[in-house]
Amino acid sequence: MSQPVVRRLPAEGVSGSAAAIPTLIGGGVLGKLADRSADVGDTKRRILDAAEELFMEHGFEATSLRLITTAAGVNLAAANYHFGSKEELFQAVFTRRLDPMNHDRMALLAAYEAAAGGQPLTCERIISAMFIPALKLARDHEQGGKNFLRLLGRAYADPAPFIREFLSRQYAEMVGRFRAAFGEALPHLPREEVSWRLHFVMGALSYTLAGSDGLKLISQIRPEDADNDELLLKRLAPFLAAGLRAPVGSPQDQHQWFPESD
Amino acid sequence: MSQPVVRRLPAEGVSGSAAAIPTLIGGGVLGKLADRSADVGDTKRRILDAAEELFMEHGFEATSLRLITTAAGVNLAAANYHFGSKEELFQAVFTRRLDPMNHDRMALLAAYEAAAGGQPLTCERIISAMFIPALKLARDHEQGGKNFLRLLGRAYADPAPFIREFLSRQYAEMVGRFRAAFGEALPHLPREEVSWRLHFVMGALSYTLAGSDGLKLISQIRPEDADNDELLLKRLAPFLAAGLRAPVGSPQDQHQWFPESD
DNA sequence: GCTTGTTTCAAACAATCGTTTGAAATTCTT
DNA sequence: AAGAATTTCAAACGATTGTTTGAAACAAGC
Repeated sequence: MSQPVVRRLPAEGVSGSAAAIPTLIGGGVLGKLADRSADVGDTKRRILDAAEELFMEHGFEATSLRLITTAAGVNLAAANYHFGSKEELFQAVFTRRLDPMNHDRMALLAAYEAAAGGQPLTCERIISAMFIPALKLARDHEQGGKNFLRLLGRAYADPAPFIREFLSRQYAEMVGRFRAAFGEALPHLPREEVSWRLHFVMGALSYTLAGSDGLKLISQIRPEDADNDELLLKRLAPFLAAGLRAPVGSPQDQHQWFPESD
Repeated sequence: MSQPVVRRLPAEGVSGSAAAIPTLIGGGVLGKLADRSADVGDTKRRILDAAEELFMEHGFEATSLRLITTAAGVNLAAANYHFGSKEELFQAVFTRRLDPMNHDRMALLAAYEAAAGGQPLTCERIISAMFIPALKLARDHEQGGKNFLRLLGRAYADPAPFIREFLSRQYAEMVGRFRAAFGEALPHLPREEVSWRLHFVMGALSYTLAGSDGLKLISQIRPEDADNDELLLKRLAPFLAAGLRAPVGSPQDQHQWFPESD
């Protein structure tokens, strides 16, 4: 009931036809990306690129459409024209990269499982199926892959309901497959414990990717390493693998950790 | 230069002097909570309580001062009168609980170290020094302790610069102490690796405390356990301890995890 | 009593927000 | 080339934002 159907929308969907004949270039002076050709006209991609960077930098609420469209060098109304609303633009920023990444993850996991031929995978292998597609983005210096990883980590903790629901929808299938894989890799662990530890893995991954340089500094992480996502993932993976294989804490061990009641 | 010093401010400064002498609690009749009496008048506390819950629920940018003051049942101008600005109110919400919690953490760590008499502590003990004060807040059902833990976790990932700088300042001392403790507990680990793993620990802790119920659901965590922070910390602690003690990944082991370049 | 200082209140401030509009510009189809 | 469809543009819409103001209400000191 909230959607006034009378809104004008662009004719055709997506991109794809971006290779449509580089016409004139004009004096298109744009900030970062290489303007090899056919850069003018694909307003949608320029909006997505600017939105990705600015949403990462300021968050959803604090990033105005005027800031995005100005940085993209397009008219303000173009955002609403091509994406409908600010929320839909935000989701479009995510689906552009998150859909392929999660697809890669599941494909990689399936390939590992096929190669293992029925045998359960090791934790290291499952984790690498999660991390390698993320690494592909982190290594993607040309595009805004690194920006997107930070944006993704921050979106996890964003309180906006539409963001949480959107991410839950996007992740449901992938998380389900990996939970099953971890369950087979750790048969001695109760299913409940596996669910929790998978949750911890997702948390550490998203937090460390989203973490600000300031927070890394107080841990005395070298500044030249702070934005090296590749180095980060290679250090995080063994840490998480060891945590996944940790012996399950029996109730009588709890007092070793925490005093009972007060 | 941006601060017009002419702004009206309340007569007495809030805390500050109260923390100087912890012994004297004064005639503070407001022991725990409840509006037994003297509920009218303490506008500041009502604003802080409402702000804590609403900032947790909607985030900093999306929470308006009108929403806060309305929920608190006070006048809109009272927020600016007592706290100066929205940012200062946000920081006041944090210092109210974060300062005591981090103080408790360092005191507990010092007590453990004194009891050990020169011997390095175990990872479990250091972690419990981090977690027990957080548990104290999580168990604090009466007050908004649980709300605050979620708010804290989300603030970690907030892009607003003033939030990041503020948290860095608040955490610097505590993180430094714990990094030193972990360094002694794990003498075989390079200092750099210790820094990273401490960063991972902080990340997993903040993320899991801030995580939405929706994200926990896709990990198939039982809904009745989703908001049980106590259960969460007890499951997280062994996971992190095992990760901290993980063997350091030698460079030649890296190919086990990730394919070299491509 | 009056005075002084502190807190509350309703109202307004200027600025910015997401979104819409109708017409001009452009592209595509025929 | 003419017409239809699509995209861009400047301008405005109503709503909401954080903050300020000046006066009223309250408290305490002498």
